[in-house]
Amino acid sequence: MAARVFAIRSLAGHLKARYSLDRDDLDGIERLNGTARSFEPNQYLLREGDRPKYCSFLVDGFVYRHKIVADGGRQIVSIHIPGDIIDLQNMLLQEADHNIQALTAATVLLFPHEEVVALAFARPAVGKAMWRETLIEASISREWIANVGRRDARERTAHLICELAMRRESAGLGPREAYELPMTQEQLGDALGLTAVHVNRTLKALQDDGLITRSKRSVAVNDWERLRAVADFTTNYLHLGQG
Amino acid sequence: MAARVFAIRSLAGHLKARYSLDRDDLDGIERLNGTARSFEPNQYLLREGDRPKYCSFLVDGFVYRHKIVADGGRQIVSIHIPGDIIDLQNMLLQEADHNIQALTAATVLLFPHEEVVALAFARPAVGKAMWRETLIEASISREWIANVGRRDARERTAHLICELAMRRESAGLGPREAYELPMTQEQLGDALGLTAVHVNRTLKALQDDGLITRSKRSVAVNDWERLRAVADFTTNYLHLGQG
DNA sequence: CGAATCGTTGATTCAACTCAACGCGAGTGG
DNA sequence: CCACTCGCGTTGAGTTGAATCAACGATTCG
Repeated sequence: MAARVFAIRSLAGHLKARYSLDRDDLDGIERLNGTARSFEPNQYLLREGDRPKYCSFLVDGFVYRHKIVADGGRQIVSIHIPGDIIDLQNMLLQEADHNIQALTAATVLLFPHEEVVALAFARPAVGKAMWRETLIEASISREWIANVGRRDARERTAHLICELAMRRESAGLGPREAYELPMTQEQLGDALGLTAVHVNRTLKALQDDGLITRSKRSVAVNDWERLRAVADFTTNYLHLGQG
Repeated sequence: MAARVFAIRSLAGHLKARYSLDRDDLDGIERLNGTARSFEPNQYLLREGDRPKYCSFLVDGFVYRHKIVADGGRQIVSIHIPGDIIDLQNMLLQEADHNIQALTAATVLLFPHEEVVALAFARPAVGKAMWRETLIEASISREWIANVGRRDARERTAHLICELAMRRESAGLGPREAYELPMTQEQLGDALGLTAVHVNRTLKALQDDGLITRSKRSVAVNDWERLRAVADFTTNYLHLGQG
């Protein structure tokens, strides 16, 4: 029943909001052969070992990428929100090194790799924008390494809540004070390197301390500044400024 | 006294070995205004918050990148060996989100960002090569998230040893069976999300099991296949194939 | 209504941390 | 040349944060 966040209209529209692109740049993007595709919750967009031919622009819904380790454990390595270009990471590589899976029902626009690469080099402003997007994603990965490697469960969980809040707000998807977070505690654990049980206790502790309110699949941040402080969260690694 | 691995000659030479570049591509690279610079062990190449103007090609020595968290803890987010282009990650971003520090004495070639970007779009083959290098680094970051998030100390430590062995071998720096690893146990801990004490015990256990031999600042892999299995290590995420 | 999935809670265990001490080799300076 | 320091590695004892195991509620859905 939860209201769906409004769909991001187009790749061109989204890039335009963050980068200075001229008419020809935008035309080039709009001329790409994008095909819409929908995925059910938990459906795979891509599996490790696949050789992807498309990169996808997430229009609606949540998607995440993950790796499986030897004992069957799973680590979520990124979470994507509408407006993210999901698969630039695989564009110049042959074989996917991770899985991409829909968290909720999701709609994406698929663009053929060759076309995207051709455009990137025909229109350098577009190329720089896309390259920059991949670098920001890499920066977020580095922050996740630090998060999982050097912060305890409380800090770590708070950090993820802050990050998603900020990224959503910055993408124009709504205020950071309250948002839909349609992840199970199991999935949160897989993102945070914790067990579902411990996520449960950690969320409860954050709630008892008045920092957040969690109901069903949404989070309300009751005290942003204190949560930020607990999380050791800063926005610098998100590189929100104009590219 | 340990023998220094031979220096990588040039950026052009290094890229040529991995990508098909034509004469003009290579000329373009060689015409870049690279200036050599040396760093002492522990010296900073870049600090979080800096606005870097150069990207650097690591000619000789080891370099690592790290982040500091609230309690002063440090997380190393990547380790670089000769042949790596260290700072492509910051090229299109304004402000560095992490620190870069020399592990050993190191020599780098500095190239101005604008020149590198200009070349990337003037010579798409070069641009693709560089972009791809950044994507591979991002892939390694994802593996590190999984390593720190979902593997125990033994697997984690073994994994790092395998990764560095493989990357060195692939860069033509010597066989994976034995190599210099000039990191203190403190630094290894910061890379693995462990304490120095626990790294010590973990290395000892790996050694007692006959998997590795560690002396001073070098590692010998006594049984690659068993170490690989312990580490849950595969090479797929390194994308070693021809770009 | 029953089944399945997800969240909650308690009891117990264990991997990794902390604290502390000591060893050792490489400089360094008297 | 020896004594000293300093950084790093090693080892032991005790603590703790998170995992594990297990059971039970709550909600959704066919």
